[in-house]
Amino acid sequence: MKPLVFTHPPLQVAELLLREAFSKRKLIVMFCRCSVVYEGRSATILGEGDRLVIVKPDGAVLVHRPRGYSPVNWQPDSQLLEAKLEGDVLLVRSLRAKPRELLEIRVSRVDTLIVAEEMVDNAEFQELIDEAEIRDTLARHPELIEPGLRIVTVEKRIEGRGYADIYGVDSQGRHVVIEVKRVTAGREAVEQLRRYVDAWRKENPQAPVRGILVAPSITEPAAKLLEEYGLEFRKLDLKRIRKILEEERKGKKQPSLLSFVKKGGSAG
Amino acid sequence: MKPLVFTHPPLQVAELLLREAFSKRKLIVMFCRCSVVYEGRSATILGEGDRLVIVKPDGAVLVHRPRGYSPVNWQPDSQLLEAKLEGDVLLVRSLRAKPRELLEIRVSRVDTLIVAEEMVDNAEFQELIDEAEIRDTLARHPELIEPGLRIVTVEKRIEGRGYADIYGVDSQGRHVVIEVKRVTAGREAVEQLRRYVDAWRKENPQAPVRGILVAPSITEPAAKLLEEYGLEFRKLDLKRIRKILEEERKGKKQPSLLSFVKKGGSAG
DNA sequence: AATTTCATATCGCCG
DNA sequence: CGGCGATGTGAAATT
Repeated sequence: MKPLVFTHPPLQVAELLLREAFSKRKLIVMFCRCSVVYEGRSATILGEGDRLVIVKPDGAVLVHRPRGYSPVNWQPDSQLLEAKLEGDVLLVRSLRAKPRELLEIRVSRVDTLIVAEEMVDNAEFQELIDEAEIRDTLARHPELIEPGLRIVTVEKRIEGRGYADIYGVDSQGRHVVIEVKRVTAGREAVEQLRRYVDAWRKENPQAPVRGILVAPSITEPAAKLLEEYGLEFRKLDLKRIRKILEEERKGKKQPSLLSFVKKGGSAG
Repeated sequence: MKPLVFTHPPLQVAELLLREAFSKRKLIVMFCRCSVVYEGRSATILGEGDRLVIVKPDGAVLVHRPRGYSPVNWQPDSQLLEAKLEGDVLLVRSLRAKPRELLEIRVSRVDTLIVAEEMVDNAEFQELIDEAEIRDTLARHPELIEPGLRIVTVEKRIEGRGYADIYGVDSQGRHVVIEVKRVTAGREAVEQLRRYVDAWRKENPQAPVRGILVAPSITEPAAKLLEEYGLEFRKLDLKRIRKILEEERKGKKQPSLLSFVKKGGSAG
């Protein structure tokens, strides 16, 4: 990768560089003074200031202020990218089709313009533990939820209501709908579970059904709501899940995290 | 703003530059080849590739791949920033205290390192329309929801159940609970409204109450659910809201969007 | 500090 | 493409 760096280019030069870079789909980083207008799902205006502007090969645009994680303005991707000199301002316009969103950056001064030539990045990104993995591990080890639980379906689609994480039958033959949360469960998780249990009841009016919310913890208001709805909470032991996953992975002889990183592993 | 640019600095030089920049709280942009490990709320690994790394004065860290809006790894802010040469790898470590999260970037090659000196950005960011604004506009113009509707409360707190956006009385004296959504309403919005209506019924068992969901559109399954619950949908005309807001603002002689931008307006 | 809610959420999956 | 749910969601407001 050899980024080309231009220091204090006149706006006319920047205009040409941006146009070239847009058409060749290069990644651009620009330190500049600018104001921004956004019009689309919302509408915002931002007065002049020093900003870090990033344009990616796929048309993603980010305008960053000096602080914070979030860009102040952005475009997740865009179909049209323009650079046009208008008097003493370089207008950078990004248009997204669906939803229709327009981002206009008015650049009054470019401090540094960097055009990255060929970024090579084919590495695999691995999420070592996410909700799907927790859910599948619980399904493989239902005794972690309660003894005698038999799993019937994982990620069960409930007509017109969404998806229940796990669906099974308990030791007494009662049906069980299970909602799994990776983090502290709030009121919304309770509502979600209730929705699934309600839907199940509607389709099976006679049969008894239990609803279990499985999470590392639950907020106090959510616990109250859960009780009100006659649903149950089971604490999720994340460490236990991680341990099981680790052992299962070891069994598969997959490289450990450390060896992977030290070798600078990549794939794709 | 005068960003300092270093091209292909040896890792030893980059180490010193980063340390200096971290301690002086400068904004840093680095094109480099690196791998990343994150450990905290989750755990992730990312193999080697060309990346764009940003470190902001407040300790925010962003690792961007060549595509997409979202950074592949990040730190919203961090309390500790380190750069340490370890053999042929420059280890950049970012630690966040609460929640405890560690981000480690292993840099094997620095292509370009930019240290921004003094970014001046005091401009005001204006959100011209958000949900609160829509809700308040509807409350000022209840006829947009239905004729004869009288507003009693805006943003009414419903004990242990969150907030109903608007609460009022219709032309026939029936109580009305209104939930406003800025975007397409899904099942969740329906459940939210139902929760508010249920809570209201519980406190007023006799009195009849209606529930109205106001949104630009509604998903088909959500519409079914709404009907099932005996609730109502009213289409929200966002353009109309914007127009009203614009006129009201004009009345207050606030500068228009265009004039604001042309003048390069700023504040703060 | 804990909890809730909003966001131009973004993103990926599945029908 | 629409609907749905997870996200290391982030960030603000409120209790």
